[in-house]
Amino acid sequence: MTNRGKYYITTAIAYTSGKPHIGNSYEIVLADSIARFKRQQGYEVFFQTGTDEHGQKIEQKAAEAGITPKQFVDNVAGTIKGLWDLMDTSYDKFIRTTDDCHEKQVQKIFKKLYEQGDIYKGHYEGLYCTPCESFWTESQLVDGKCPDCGREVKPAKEEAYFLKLSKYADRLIEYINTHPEFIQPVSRKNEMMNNFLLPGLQDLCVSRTSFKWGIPVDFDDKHIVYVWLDALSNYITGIGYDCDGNNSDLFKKMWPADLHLIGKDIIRFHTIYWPIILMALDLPLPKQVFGHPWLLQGDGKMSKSKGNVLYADTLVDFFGVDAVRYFVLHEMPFENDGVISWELMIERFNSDLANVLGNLVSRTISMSNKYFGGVVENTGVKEDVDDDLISVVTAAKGIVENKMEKLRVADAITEIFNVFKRCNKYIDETAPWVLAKDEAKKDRLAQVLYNLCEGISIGVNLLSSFLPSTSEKILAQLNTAARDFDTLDKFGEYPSGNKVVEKPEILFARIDADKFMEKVAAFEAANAPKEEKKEEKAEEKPAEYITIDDFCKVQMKIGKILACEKVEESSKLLKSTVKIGNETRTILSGIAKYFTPEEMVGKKVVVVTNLAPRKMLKGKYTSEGMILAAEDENGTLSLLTVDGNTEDGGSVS
RNA sequence: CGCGGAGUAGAGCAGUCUGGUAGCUCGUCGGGCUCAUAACCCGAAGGUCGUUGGUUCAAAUCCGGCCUCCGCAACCA
Repeated sequence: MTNRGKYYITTAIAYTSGKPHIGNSYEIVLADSIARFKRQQGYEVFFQTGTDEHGQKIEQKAAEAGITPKQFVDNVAGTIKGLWDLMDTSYDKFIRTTDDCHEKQVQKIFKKLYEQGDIYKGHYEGLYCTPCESFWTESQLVDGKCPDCGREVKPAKEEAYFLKLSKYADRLIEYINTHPEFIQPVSRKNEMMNNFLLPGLQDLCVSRTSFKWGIPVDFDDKHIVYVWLDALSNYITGIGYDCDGNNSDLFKKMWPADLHLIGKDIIRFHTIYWPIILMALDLPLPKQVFGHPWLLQGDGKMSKSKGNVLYADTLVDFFGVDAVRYFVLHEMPFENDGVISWELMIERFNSDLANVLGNLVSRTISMSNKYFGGVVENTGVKEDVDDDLISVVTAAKGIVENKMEKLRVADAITEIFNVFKRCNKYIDETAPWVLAKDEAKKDRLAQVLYNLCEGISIGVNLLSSFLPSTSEKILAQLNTAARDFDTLDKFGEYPSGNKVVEKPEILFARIDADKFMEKVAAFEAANAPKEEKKEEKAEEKPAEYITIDDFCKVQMKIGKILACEKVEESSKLLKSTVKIGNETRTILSGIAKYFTPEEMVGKKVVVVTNLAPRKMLKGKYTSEGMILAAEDENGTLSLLTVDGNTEDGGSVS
């Protein structure tokens, strides 16, 4: 195998605030396919992934769960690593930002940049809420007050450290202009240039004092290192960067990274802040940053409470690992967002995996057994029809390499499947069952089957980066081993006289869509409430009983809805005029998605009447109460109403 | 005018940077075949490329206005 040098690829590190859904999981599968493919081509690959574990959000979530932040992130990091392993990803290193050596290096980096003047101490200005210890911007305020507690905020300054971006901006612009391959896809490059670089960069705030869960600044322990300097550094600390100059051999070999694979939402950090940090550290810049689009859930109604958020492990239970990998990679869009849904998965599963690939293997192996007792022989009886098959099969390697070079993973897979489709066509062209009826054509029949086994072998070898275990299984059925990549454009390497397995194993059993969706529905019904209960339990403080007095504080009355209309400025709010005895009130409710204004009018509902009036939508409306409604696990909402003839104004207790 | 993305066949997408006969997969319909997982192969129908102006010999593609949809944000008392 040709040695082509090193290849260092990374994914973004996953934030440990919760379990990643399928949209998050596909980045690692994508990276894995690229890593495996590069290895197969003969690169010495280092593939790093991991978790980003600091920050205020994690501190809060841990507090809610009543555990330490470290315990919290240990749990989630375990879940994430488990998912990555489940997806059969071949990462070489799983870094956590709470790893000792990472934390130490980040502290050193911070100090070094401070000492050389790239980080300076300044002030962060904003509106401060003292009880909440939080800064807010003008636009975050609700009604001019703290959005958390509703109290007054005052303008305040807080000490903070800043990274000088302007100093390196020109160099970065120059670099981006002279390295057109640096930001991929190209459309993102223009976005960065026009929106951030050319208008001029503001210095980046790189420390916080408002929370504690982070890496302390070692020479000023009031401060902790804020997320980007911490998280981005993983790409160098993970392979043994040492700020004092004692870099590991791995670092010397692997840096600069060949590819940072990230979501399109964090391109700015990877193409502006990260390169500038590297320049300040006097390190070379990564060769390429690819901001992939997102995989969205097809049915826009996805929500946690409905239990229809798709997770990788759920999908694996239903389809198997390789099918999920196939789907995610095949739908992997290059520029625009892609869609995932049960229906689309079933479609791909049946038409590509079961029909085209699985069935091809199955029919080829059965025929070999039926006509030759499983022995496949290269008899050399060629015919013209073979030429096109051979040329399609042998050209595939080059085409796939070309697509992969451009990170067109979905297209590469399509090319591989074209090989299998060509094989299916070849069976029709040669009609082995006709040849089998003529004893004189036995050698030709053998050759046809040989050509098929060879075509499948080559296709499956190319497929191994994307569907590793399927590839392995098919090779086992053909009783042959994975082949040197460099030979995949040569036809005829499959060993003549080889004996394939007697009975082909069904690799992908066709799915009956209707029955399958029934199972899915059952699964969702069974899971939605369970998960919800768990969450609620976790959030409930132990033994939080209220007294009857507490209960009596809540005043509820029956109200009759006289009029109701949509609130123009909001997609969720309905504005109702409610008659409660001899007063009428205006109440806004976030139920526009569930009820039309017409449905509301005339209903007798339960209203909380002593809730403090609340200004909404920047003070334009005031809501004077709350209409009670019940929601079940399907997300269906119904209003609480009365059973008898109680007149409006009647009180509820 | 809060930010961003998108409108191409029934569905999911490519093509847009760099203008030149509108393409792929699935589905549908018709035919062929029987080795195979009711699978495979061939053929057909189906699109004024959201709308409207402009540039051009020529626009899905470049430029302007408008409409619609989707994320995020706001907001759900």
